[in-house]
Amino acid sequence: MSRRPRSAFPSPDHDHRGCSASAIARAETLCASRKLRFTAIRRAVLKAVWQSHSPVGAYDILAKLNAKGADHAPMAVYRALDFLLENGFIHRISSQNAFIGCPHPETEHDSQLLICRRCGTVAEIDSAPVTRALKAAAPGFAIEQRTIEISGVCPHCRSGAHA
Amino acid sequence: MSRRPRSAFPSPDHDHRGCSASAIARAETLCASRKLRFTAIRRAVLKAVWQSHSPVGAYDILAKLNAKGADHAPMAVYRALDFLLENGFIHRISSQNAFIGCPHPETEHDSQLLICRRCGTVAEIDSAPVTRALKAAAPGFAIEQRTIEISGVCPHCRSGAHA
DNA sequence: TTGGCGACGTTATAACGTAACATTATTGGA
DNA sequence: TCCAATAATGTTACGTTATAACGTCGCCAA
Ligand SMILES: [Zn+2]
Ligand SMILES: [Zn+2]
Ligand SMILES: [Zn+2]
Ligand SMILES: [Zn+2]
Repeated sequence: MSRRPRSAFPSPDHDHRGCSASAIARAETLCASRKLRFTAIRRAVLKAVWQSHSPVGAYDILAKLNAKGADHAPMAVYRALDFLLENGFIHRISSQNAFIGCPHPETEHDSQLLICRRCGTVAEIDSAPVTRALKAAAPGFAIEQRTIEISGVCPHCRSGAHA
Repeated sequence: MSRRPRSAFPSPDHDHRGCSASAIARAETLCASRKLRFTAIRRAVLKAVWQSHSPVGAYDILAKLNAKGADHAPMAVYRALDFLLENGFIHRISSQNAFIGCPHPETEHDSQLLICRRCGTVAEIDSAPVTRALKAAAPGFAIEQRTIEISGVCPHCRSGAHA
């Protein structure tokens, strides 16, 4: 059994290298078990997405890759993003034309994204009550996909450092 | 007292000219009472958005305007859209880079958009339970804006005409 | 009547995303 | 092993969505 985190928001001063490294390690494992090819560019794009807990744009990723000496075209990045999206390793944030790493790609799940407008941090939650309420609010409508992106101010930004 | 509609989805064969005309008339009235300038291009863009209950893209609007002899640049359309968004006459559908008319701009409200992938019709609902569930699911997070876009198949497309 | 301001025009460009086709890599079977 | 099928990537070109910057026009109020 895993402990439930007090908040879905990572602390601003947590050691993020762990997040990134573990996300990539898990993707590696998952791809192996699912017979998916976790190629170099897919790994590099996933790593770029996980550079922080903030949304990252496709061209930011492209710039990051090419800054390291590569010379990729946008297509290469978009293809890798498509792979990562289809297999649940990342989520798209439509309201920002950007992408964020999924913290638990092992299982299919709904997600509601909480986006802090101050620090940019995104927290992913999966609230069954929200899903139920939506279903109840749309009688007769066969729900297939949900885009739920909530902007506001995260607990860390509310309590501390209101510079 | 107004009757509660059985469904938020307009019937496929309703008389839509009424929707469009009444939306524009209400915008006119509201702008007057709020001392907002409902200029010709703003009216034309609102009318283009209300051409149907499906999302309309900015460049579709531009094309529609220019097809009638005008010669507007994209900026003109985006500025009108900004005005209409800020004043609640339309909503943005982020997941489709498009816009939809708001059926009740008189009052501020939350909205959850139900989008039929078959016929393209969008229904706007405002479910208090959904809003409450979201708030409860994000303790400590100060919600400011919600982007809730649900795709699926609407009641009309489910029941009839599965050609 | 004129100054301030909001709206609009105009030009250019940034930012985001995809089509189409060639080439290379991987894999599994003959 | 070698081949054929398939998956992934490279490459070029283009389509779509959105904004920056600055000039002009017109309204209204001091
Ligand atoms: Zn982290
Ligand atoms: Zn924050
Ligand atoms: Zn209608
Ligand atoms: Zn429908």
